[in-house]
Amino acid sequence: MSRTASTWTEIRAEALRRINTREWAPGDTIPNEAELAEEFGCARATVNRALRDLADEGLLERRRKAGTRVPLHPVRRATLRIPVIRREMEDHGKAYGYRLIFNRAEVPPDDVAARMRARRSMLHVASLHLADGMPFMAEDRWIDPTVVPAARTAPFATGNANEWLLAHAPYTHGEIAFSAEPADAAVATLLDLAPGAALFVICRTTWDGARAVTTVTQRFAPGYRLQTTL
Amino acid sequence: MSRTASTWTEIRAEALRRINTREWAPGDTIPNEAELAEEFGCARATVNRALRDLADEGLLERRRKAGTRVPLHPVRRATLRIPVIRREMEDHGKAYGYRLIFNRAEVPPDDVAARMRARRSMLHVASLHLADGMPFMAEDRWIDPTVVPAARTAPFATGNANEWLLAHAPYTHGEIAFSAEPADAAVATLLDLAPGAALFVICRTTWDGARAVTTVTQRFAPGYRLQTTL
DNA sequence: TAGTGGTCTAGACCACGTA
DNA sequence: ACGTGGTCTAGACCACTAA
Repeated sequence: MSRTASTWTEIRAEALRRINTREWAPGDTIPNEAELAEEFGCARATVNRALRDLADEGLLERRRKAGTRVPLHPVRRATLRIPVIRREMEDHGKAYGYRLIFNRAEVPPDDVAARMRARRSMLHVASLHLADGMPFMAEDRWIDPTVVPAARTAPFATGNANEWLLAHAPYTHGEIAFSAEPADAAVATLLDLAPGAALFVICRTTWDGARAVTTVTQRFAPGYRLQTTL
Repeated sequence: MSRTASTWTEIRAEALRRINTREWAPGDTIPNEAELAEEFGCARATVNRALRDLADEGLLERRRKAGTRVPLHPVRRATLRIPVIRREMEDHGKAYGYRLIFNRAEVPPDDVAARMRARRSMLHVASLHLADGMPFMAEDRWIDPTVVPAARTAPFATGNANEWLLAHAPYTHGEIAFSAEPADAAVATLLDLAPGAALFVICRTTWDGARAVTTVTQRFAPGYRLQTTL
């Protein structure tokens, strides 16, 4: 009859301990909220908060009527902070630099048109991002000017397109993908690498409702790592 | 005096709309919970739930006494589902295959010892994962047998080490990093690629309290993408 | 249809951090 | 010192879904 735990973080910690020690083993259905609330001497809402948090991380599976179970094959989830290049660099004490390569209107190739689900003429902006003066990342971006009219006259020559868009073109949702790819001749020249060098690639498309705002491919020079905790 | 919104998801949607339309502009402090609760005709806890959710995604910044603000430079967060290779493959309708390359005890090199913060002899397990019979990912794993004694006699010859560990060695937390790297001669042979091919690399270390359970480097053949939504 | 989690309420007290 | 978000409560009703 311990009158101990009562905050939701304490209850979460205790539940995590039971999962890790297999007191609640994979496949088990754990006691329901009402029972746990009584055990811990707290309100059901407090138990709910704790268990919901674990479920958000994939450590529990909850279904009405069926109850709460410890999954047999937990699919751990990690939260990734999508880097804002300049800030990431400045946090590492490096000087950020930016250079526009070109900024023109043209009809996108098939793959880009498919990603944005639109085939009209777009703004095509290529740029190079530098760390302490060294080429660091090459960015290839397409912007739909019918969604962001102001982009036609945006000062991409002096400021990075990502930051301009963040400030002028909010989005509702997006997709992001990570992959690896060899440097082609053009990118290798930009990043001052041998052709074929292994690049880390982030490809992102953002939407304002049903319309694509922008799609961007960022190719990072070797050495770049994206990290997080589990 | 709209008596409309009342669920926390509706309130979150409305708040998101105000952020996107800049009715609440970057840098602004938004009304406090009590005021919003009155506006929406709901309890303060309901507003709290909605705003907390947006803050978890990085779309709002909340501080006691200071209130809730729309960040000037939102750092969007994305949740990434860490793939379980076999399941990911089977979801794509491909046959999963596994082959053990070697399984031996040895003292880890410096970089591994540093990652695990331990220098004793470890189990070193290398394996190859196949999709429809084609080499797909090469895995290089180190396991601390003092943390997971049963690993010494685990059947890594027939079953993939990741799944065995998930079932037998729970962890409390971990680190994961994504990068790109060229294939060295050994990995190129394993994956049936030309040396230097651009590989997507996932490097993960998991801990049980203060002790490292395992560290693993997974190198994926070209074509692999890790995706999520924003 | 009945049991379980999901949510909401109205009120309370607390912790933090700004002023 | 005091305003704001963070959390907890006790109770209620609802939504989903397994049996």
